[in-house]
Amino acid sequence: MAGRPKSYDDAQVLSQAMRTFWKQGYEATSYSDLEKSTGLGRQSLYGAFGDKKCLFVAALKHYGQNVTQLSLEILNQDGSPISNVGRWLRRLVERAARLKIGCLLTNTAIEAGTHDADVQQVVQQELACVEQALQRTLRRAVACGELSPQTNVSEVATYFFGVAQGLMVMGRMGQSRIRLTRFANVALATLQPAAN
Amino acid sequence: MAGRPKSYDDAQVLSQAMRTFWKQGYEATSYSDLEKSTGLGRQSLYGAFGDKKCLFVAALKHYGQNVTQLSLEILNQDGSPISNVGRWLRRLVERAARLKIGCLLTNTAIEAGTHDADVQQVVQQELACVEQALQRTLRRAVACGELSPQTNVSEVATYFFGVAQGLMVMGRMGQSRIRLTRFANVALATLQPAAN
DNA sequence: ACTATTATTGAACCGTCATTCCGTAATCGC
DNA sequence: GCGATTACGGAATGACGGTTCAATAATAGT
Repeated sequence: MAGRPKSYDDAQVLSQAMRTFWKQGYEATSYSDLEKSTGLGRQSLYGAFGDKKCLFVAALKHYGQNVTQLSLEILNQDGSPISNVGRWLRRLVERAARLKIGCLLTNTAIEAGTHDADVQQVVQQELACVEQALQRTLRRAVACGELSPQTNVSEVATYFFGVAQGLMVMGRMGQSRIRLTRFANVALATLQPAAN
Repeated sequence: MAGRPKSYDDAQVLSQAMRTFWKQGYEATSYSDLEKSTGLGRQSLYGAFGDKKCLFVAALKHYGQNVTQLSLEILNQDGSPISNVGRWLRRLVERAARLKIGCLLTNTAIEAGTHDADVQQVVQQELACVEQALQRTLRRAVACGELSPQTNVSEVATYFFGVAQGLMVMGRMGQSRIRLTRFANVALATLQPAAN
């Protein structure tokens, strides 16, 4: 038997909470902030998501399934694998330059540091998905001759993983789209020599 | 006329405060933490450095003049400029892998975000010094023929700036020395083609 | 209509935060 | 030694943090 129905949409609330954590960070976000951004009272927040940390990891996973998912889709597209990587990086640049708040996973990795193991594990897991997709894409590139057969795929995937992290930091610093674009261009040039 | 003498060394206290902020972040560091790590009472901390934010920017500048300074020295060494860049990056890898707490400037850039303009400006300024040193080193490399004359120096400097940020993020994530080394190696390979 | 169940609201709770007040201790010039 | 000055230690202070309690509102089943 069901009681009083919820007056909100879980996904929308989670999306707003995510955005607030994203902009302000975990520690700097209070329940008053969350009340304002979601429009819910805190008892509703507690009832639906548990305490602050639970709500945060829910927001983290929401981020993974909405924002990070787009990266995977781009990387997994059919067609030229290295142009997929290019589109992926350029999209990252575009978003980073526009939003100026970096990536929630990157920000969390830094804020949680070595302290909060639970949170850190969620972050690692989400980011690992991206790197694995990157690996598959690079492997396809080798298979279809876009990259040299001697390419160390996992090494290059790790490389682009790091490049993406650097991009997000620069984005959060509020650096110009031009600088981000330059960074991405030089990074992408790493893949070109083998294509000649 | 002088009163009671200080019972501590300013630089040492600042060094300990810096390390605490570095490990825990600004928001997550309380005065109780600072008392423990520095050994001073909070009245002494207030008397010597002002409020929390002032103490923090003092710690930031201390970081710049001690930790970041080492980067500049390596980059400015005589001899082969590109091997300077190599040594610089490998040292970053070594420290990042050993300490596992990233870079105070990077961490602060992410935590302060677009919120705290004062702090953000200090960070930008400290980091800009490194990028400028990088530019000078690369220019020397072009001058002595280690890099192609067509090299876009400022672009490549921005690139290594971003790479360093990515390295620091990965270090704070606690990723293995091997992964950091791989990242740095691929990044450094960008400079090699012109050397052949 | 009545009860059981769930959502919502607002206020209370207790701890901790940054900051400051006050009394004491240690050094100076004299 | 004495007063002026500065450093120190501990306890207050007021605000705000996350969390929970008590009361009310809204539905479903019977």
